[in-house]
Amino acid sequence: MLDVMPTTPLPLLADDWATCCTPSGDGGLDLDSAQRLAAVLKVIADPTRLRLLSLVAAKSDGEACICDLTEPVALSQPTVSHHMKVLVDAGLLQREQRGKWAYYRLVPGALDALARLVSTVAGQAT
Amino acid sequence: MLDVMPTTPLPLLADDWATCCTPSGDGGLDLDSAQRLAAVLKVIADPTRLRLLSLVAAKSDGEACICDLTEPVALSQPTVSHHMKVLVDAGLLQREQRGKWAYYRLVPGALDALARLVSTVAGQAT
DNA sequence: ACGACGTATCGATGTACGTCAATACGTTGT
DNA sequence: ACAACGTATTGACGTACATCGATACGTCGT
Repeated sequence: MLDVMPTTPLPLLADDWATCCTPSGDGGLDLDSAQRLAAVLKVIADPTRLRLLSLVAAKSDGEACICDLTEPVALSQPTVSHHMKVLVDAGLLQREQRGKWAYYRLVPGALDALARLVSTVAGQAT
Repeated sequence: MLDVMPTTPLPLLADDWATCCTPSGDGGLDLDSAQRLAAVLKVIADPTRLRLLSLVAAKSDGEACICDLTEPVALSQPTVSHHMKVLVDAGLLQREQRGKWAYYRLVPGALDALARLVSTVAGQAT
């Protein structure tokens, strides 16, 4: 995509996201903001990961382990594990190891914060 | 990504988006909804397209032609034209030809609708 | 009609990434 | 200690796509 990949590991909801979507001189998003927002959006721009997110959210206690997810999405365990790691790295899921199971749950407010950023892209600039 | 690409040309804000994000039996998004939402998200999951959107929005009269955009994003004219077509096909931009210029403006409410869908992914299911 | 100019399309190229099989890691039992 | 089991990592493969140069298309002057 670009010659330089952002070294920032895209931690959504981190402090520096507050100053994320500031327009540059011409009124558009500056390159850094655009790259970071695009990186997080790319994480959820995948059918499998969207389904994994909603599956975790739909669980009665709000958490799920890998074994709960492989069958609904009909993918191999390594693939599901990979996707979950991507979601965790993006700050959308949190992982908790209990015994030999790894439980995943939504990071509260993360998806809403992302949605808010999306609608801000077209927001009024100075 | 998947063996079958959705044949739907992803027209955001079309009527059938109303029934988009209905959970399937297990509570997660059904495959079709996930694919369609992911396809639209993939459109904005790109730094260049995010900047193009915000550049159009930041214009004083809310519209811009290709020639206004190539210099701010520092990309070739064919590339910018390609991105604008993708955004139009996704239902995020509308194109109007006036003379030899093509003017692009935001489709009102499109980005907000998309943002709403994002926050709905983790919404409570039955 | 013709040249100039803005825009769109085409073909090619390099990179990103979703997926799997195979395997390694860590924890819980016996 | 060892076997079983859930999970994570690695390596490989195929596809999707962002970008460019070259070129075609439309519109406005003269």
